[in-house]
Amino acid sequence: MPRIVAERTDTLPTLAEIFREYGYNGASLSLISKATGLGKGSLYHFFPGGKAEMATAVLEEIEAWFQTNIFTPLLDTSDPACAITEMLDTVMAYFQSGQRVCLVGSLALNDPEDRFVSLVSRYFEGWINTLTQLFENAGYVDASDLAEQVVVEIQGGIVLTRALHNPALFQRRMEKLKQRIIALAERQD
Amino acid sequence: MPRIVAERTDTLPTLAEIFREYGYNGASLSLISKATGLGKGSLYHFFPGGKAEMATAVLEEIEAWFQTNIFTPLLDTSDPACAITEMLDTVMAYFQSGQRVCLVGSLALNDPEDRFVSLVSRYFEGWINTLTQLFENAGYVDASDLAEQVVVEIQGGIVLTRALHNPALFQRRMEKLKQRIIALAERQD
DNA sequence: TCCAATCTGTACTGATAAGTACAATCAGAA
DNA sequence: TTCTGATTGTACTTATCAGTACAGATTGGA
Repeated sequence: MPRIVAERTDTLPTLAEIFREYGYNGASLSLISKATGLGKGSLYHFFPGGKAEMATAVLEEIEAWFQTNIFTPLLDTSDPACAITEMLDTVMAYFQSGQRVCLVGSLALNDPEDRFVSLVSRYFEGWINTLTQLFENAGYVDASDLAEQVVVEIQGGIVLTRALHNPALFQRRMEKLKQRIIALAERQD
Repeated sequence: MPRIVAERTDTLPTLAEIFREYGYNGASLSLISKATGLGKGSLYHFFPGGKAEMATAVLEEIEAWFQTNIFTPLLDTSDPACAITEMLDTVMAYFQSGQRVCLVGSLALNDPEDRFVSLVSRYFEGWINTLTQLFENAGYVDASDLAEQVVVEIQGGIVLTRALHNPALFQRRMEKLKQRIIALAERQD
């Protein structure tokens, strides 16, 4: 029997896409098996805990990705306008202008049996805290408030873009958000 | 066999709560049967189309409720600050400060087989269009943009509040939103 | 070459899913 | 009262679910 994947890590992107597309409950093992090309034997070999463990692994990978590609760069730059612009560009690409569901947000709305509470809250806390630090460094008043606002608009933008099938909406929201933050910066000077 | 409900309308609030709590896929018929106190016989008698018809009926009732309690009052008042304040109060009560999931938003993120696209988009279009009209009447610039922004913040607020189990977040967002809109109004004069 | 650990497919279990069939029961009209 | 149509519970079918068991295949090292 030929080997298909070397490590379970290789399956995580596919798993993530399935969970995003069908939701946690809608993602059945047969669907997962079809999408990954792995039989049940392999799936349970890599994830003895079944679907819950798959979702946990996916969430952890997502958090790591955000840590590397979103959070860390935010604090690298000294110019907040530049940092925010860069972040929103990455965010737009990652969520495909809101057409791609945020799995963490989706699990926030519907977490079966509260399995993923801690991972979900850690993700959003991390994001908000990093943004807060950025805004504090830049001398903004109400830094944490603004940080909260940014994440709210991203999540809300995804919901509305999905609802209206209108990626332009997401792009428009992100653009306006950027302008508002930059305008606030100028007022600080 | 005793009669339990007079009309299928009576079951809609319970059905709505189930779908909100467990999501469309997570709401099994046995769960629905338990929550409503109706056996399968009754459920299929009222909703021959099964779960999909239940969800459709719920969505239609939600839309009607918003039409009456949110959209119509928005255009009744001439003062936009007053109208927005009233709306946000109703919204906060309805979504229980973000602790209660927006079923339409939840279906926007995960619509199994795109069953509810038209209902979902109609709901959000109605909301945005009404707000746009309000802002236009009040002489705001970028009325439709502001309308979009309001709905985005409500949906995003729900996601984050659910994620962080922090209803204060939702209340804070709504309060800031209100202030921002009122500030914009004053700038128009 | 051969062996042990890793990987994989198939076949199975028991539970639960949606949906159907139907007889029993009810309420209200005649 | 009696009848009719609306309502309800139970039992059933069929499909799919998650999860287990296990034998066969593969790989890389000894």
